[in-house]
Formats: sequence, C-alpha cells, structure tokens
Amino acid sequence: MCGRFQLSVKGKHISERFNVEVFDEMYKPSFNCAPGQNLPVITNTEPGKLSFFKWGLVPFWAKDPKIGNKLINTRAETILENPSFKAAFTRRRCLVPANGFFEWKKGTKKIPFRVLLKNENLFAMAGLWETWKDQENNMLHTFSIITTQPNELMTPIHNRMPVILNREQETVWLKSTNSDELISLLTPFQSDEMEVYPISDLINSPFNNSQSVISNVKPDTLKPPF
DNA sequence: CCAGACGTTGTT
DNA sequence: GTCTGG
DNA sequence: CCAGACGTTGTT
DNA sequence: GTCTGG
Repeated sequence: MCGRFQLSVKGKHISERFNVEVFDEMYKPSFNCAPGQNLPVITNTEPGKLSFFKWGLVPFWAKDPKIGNKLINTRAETILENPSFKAAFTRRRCLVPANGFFEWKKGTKKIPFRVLLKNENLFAMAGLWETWKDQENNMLHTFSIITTQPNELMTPIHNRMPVILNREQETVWLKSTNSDELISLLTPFQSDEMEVYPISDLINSPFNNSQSVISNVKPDTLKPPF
C-alpha cells in the first residue's frame, strides 16, 4: 500500500516539474507526509496550481467524515465497482507529487523502507479527490492514493504499491475521459527505474520530520532480497 | 419497495 | 449517489 | 502507515 | 482489540 510518503523538495522544483503555481506560504517540504494531513495535489479541474487536500478520501455522500481515516488508498482492481470511488474516478482525479514513499516489511521485526526513483527525481502517484460538505456547508477537500500489485523490486517488501505515472501518463490521467484508457494507466511502475533501501524507525512517528528519517541504516544492503 | 452499506491493509 | 440484501 | 487512546460522574 | 489522529 502507501501509507506514508516524502515530498521534501523546494516549491520551485514542483513548480518546474509539474508546471504548476506554488504558493510558498502554503507549501512546506516534508520528509514524513502522513494520512490526515493537508498535502499538495494537482487536480484535473485546476491543473495549473497546487491544491492542498486532506489525505483520506471522504465520499461526497458520507454522513461521517471519519470514513476518510480508512480510505487513504484505493485498489485499482476494483475502482470501477466501488460506490466510494466510482464517481471520483470519472470526474475527480489528481496527481500526488512525491520524491519517495515508505513501506514496512512485516517479519519478526517491522522494518521500514524508502522507495524512490533511481534518478531521485520527483514523480506523480495517481490519486482521486472529493469535496464533502458538513451541515453548515463547510467544504472539506480530500484525496486517496491508488494502489496496485507490486513490481519485482517491491515484491520482497510488500504486496501492494502506489500507482506511479510517467510524464505522458500524468497528462492522460488528468485530461482523458475514456475509462478504458484511464484504467490502463493503473499498473506497476518499471522496476529498473526504481530503488529501495532500509531506514530507521524514526519514520514511524509522523511527528518526526527531518532528513534523518530517510537515512540508510544498512548501506551495504541496497538490493533485494536483503 | 425500503434499509443499510459503501474501505484498505495485513494478519489469522 | 448507488448498489445489495431482504 | 504508525502512535496513542480507549470512561463516567461531578466538581473546580 | 479497535478506533482516532497525524
């Protein structure tokens, strides 16, 4: 799955890479982006700017916004069958910019890993967004990250991974209205363009947010199967 | 027809 | 809102 | 995802 | 164990 990620670059880089307007008073780099936080996304309806939405999708018909705590991810395989996601898939898609994401490998001890592109570039995860209104009509904007099967690199660590789009796919994801074409984007990213390394437990607490949370704890064991 | 659910992950 | 179950 | 809380009553 | 908050 994807329950934590990293977006620790300067606003200028996001602006250049995704061709969006970034307001520096809104954007703060983070080594530890966690569910429940307001985080930057690029929406299909306003693709020229960064929007700040809360991670954890609240469907517009929900009675209780707490459901968002559970909907931080959306399974690609069932996205069209799910009442919670169908409408958003059709009309409200977004990109979630990141320069790393984190997964925990289960074992006798739970070990966190950082996953990134080999070239250390920014990338975009595929997401859905929603607008929910409370009784006073106050709006709440939320999003969810789409997950798919793991690629070869991820398989030793976890049974899911976020959908990462390449540059051409990013445009399609925001602009297409063809369901088949959109669905065809939701596949595992190329393993040979990615890398992974183990990090310390510092990542576990969402309150830790410094460079140290992404420090490699075992420099000699960069390659799977560890 | 109405009522009630609507999710992912991992683990057992 | 939309689907499933009764 | 992980961390941390998880309750009621009445009184201050 | 299960839910909420970050």
